[in-house]
This record gives sequence, C-alpha cells and structure tokens, in this order.
Amino acid sequence: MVADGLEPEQLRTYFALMESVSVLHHAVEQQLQQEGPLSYVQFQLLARLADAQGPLTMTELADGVVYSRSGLTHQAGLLDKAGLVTRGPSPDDQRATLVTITDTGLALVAKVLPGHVQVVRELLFTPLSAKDLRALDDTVGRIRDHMRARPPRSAAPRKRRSAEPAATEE
Amino acid sequence: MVADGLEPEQLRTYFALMESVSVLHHAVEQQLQQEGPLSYVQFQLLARLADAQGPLTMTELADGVVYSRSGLTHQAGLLDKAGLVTRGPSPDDQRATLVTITDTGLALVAKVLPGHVQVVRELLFTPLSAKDLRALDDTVGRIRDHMRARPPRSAAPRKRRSAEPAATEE
DNA sequence: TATTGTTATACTCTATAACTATA
DNA sequence: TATAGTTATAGAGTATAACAATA
Repeated sequence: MVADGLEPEQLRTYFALMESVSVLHHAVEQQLQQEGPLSYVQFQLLARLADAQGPLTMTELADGVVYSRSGLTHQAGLLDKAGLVTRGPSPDDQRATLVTITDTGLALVAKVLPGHVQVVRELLFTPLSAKDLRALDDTVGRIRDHMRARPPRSAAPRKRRSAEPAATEE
Repeated sequence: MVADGLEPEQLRTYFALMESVSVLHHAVEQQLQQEGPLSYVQFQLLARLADAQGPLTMTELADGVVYSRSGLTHQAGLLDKAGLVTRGPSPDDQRATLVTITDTGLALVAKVLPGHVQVVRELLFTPLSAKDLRALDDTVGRIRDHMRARPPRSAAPRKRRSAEPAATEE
C-alpha cells in the first residue's frame, strides 16, 4: 500500500493500533454486556460520574465520550430509565441538566469493574514490560492531549458539510 | 476509581488509549465518508484486498476486521453493489466465495488514501518524536500479536456461551 | 459432522434537523 | 444572538438464528 506522506512504519503502527483497540473494545463490550448489561459508552458515562463525586452537566459528561448532543440525551435517558442516574435542573444555569449517579449506578460500576479490569489487563497489558507501559502511558497521554487541544469535540451542531461524494446511487 | 487488579497508571493508560483511538476513528470516519463515501470497515476491506493483490475468501477478509459472518456478508454486498468488488465461487473450495477488488475499487482507495493519511498523521503522529514512534510501533505490534494469538476472532458461530447473565429474558 | 457463506430479522447506536428555553 | 438540552426521525452497523451447500 502506497501511503504518500506517511512512512511505512507509521502506517503499520496505525493499523496495528486500530486493530488492537478494535479487538479490545469488542472484548470489553462483551464483558460489560454480560455482567451489566452496559455498553462501553454507558460504562464510561457512569465511570465519569462516579469519578466526579458529584453531578455533571450534559455538556461536561459528553466531552470525549460522545460526538452529538442527541446521542448523549439518548444514553442518559437509558441510564435514567435503568435507575442508574438521575437528572435535574441546575441551580446555576437554568438551561443545564445536572446528571447524578445513583447508589444503584455506583453499585453496578463496582460490580462490573473487576471483570472489566481483568479483560483489559489480560488483553492489553499482559504482553507489556514495565518499561513498555511507562512509554505507552506517556505517549498515549501526549496523543490524547494533542487531540483534546484541537476541535470542539463535545458537540457542535453548527455549520459544516460540503463536498459531494462520488457515489452514483444511494 | 478503584480498579482492583490494575495499577492506576494502567487504568489511565487504558482510558487515554480508548479515548484517543475513539477520536481518531471518528475523524477518520468523517474523512472517508466525505471523500468516499466509505466507512472505516469498508476502507479496511478494500485496503486488504488491494494489498493482497488477488482475491481473498470471505473468511480471510473477515479476520481482524469484522466479528460476525453476516456482518461481512452485508458489507461485501454493499461494496459489490457499489462496483468496488466482485464476488465469485472459488475453484478450490466450492463453499468459499472469492472477493476481488475492481479497478474502480482500487481507484477509490487511491483517491481516499491521501486525505486519510493526512488525518492520521496530523492527529496521531504529529505529537510524537521519532523515538516515540519506534517504541509505539514495537509495543502496539506486540499487543496486536498477543491479541491475534488468542481467540478465533474471524467468526465462530459455533458453541460457546455458558455463564448465565443477569438478564431475565432472552 | 464441520465449515463456508447467505438471508431474515431485530436491535442498538448515531446523527441531523427542528424546536424550546434560558443566558 | 448564542448556548443547553430534548425530540423525532432516519440511516447505518452489527449480531443471532435458521438455513443451504460443500468438505
């Protein structure tokens, strides 16, 4: 494959990265589904809320997890319906919705976490030395920060779109 | 977050990895959609076929890209309908379907690749030094090989399943 | 009997656009 | 006018199960 502008090594790294994370993601989804049931997105949202030790607004919750507002509304609705979170108005900003994790939600995270961690350790960390891990942590952290520094990310429904595809049908 | 069995550093690395690849995946999907239109899965399939310089069976094509046979059949059907691949019986094994990329398919890969590579370089490789890249390539390659060495991965609808979920229905 | 692949179907996720309400 | 969030809706992706055919 001729990847103009990218070294062969980079291309190989890229594909290996994508495949690895795909497999990991798939394994993790299965584990969460069986022991939750929870999707990875839902798990992330709950984990964030658990970590925050207090309510978060929808916008805060969205950042880095979801790419459209409506998607988050949908997921939050499911979590709410399942009794894992509650939603209410914010005292500070009447437009905002504050999401709070319930005890049931906390319990579910606690229930699911051991199995989750086990899958991650087995799949991702088993083949790594302590040195590998340090380097990976540093590198991936840098990559994430770089990506975070760029576009809005959380949800910007404004403008966009142009360029017509080559498709002849639809 | 108390992640029993996983060091805090590992947990942080894991989340950073998942978030980074999620952003990268999302960016890449957008680029492929606009310039293709193509999904990432479809791009992978075409890239594999282009790389193989010859037909591949459905099973070979599935490996590492898709996790169910029907999913691949669906995607191959779309690519076929779009004129990007052709499918036919295998002379060796009458059960197998051989998938071949067409000139149109090759052209589309060529058309899409520069923009694709640009997104990857900008998002993934810009913040990395040459040393980082070498380490990342090595580490990720090892991770992928480790994952490949494990379960069947391509598509094994046979047996499996046990352990009853908490679900009350089915 | 095991494997390759397809079909039918159901479900989940995501995103766009339109809309409401508050800042 | 811009921002926070919801709703409705449509589209794509994925997986399970049942099936047909070949090894």
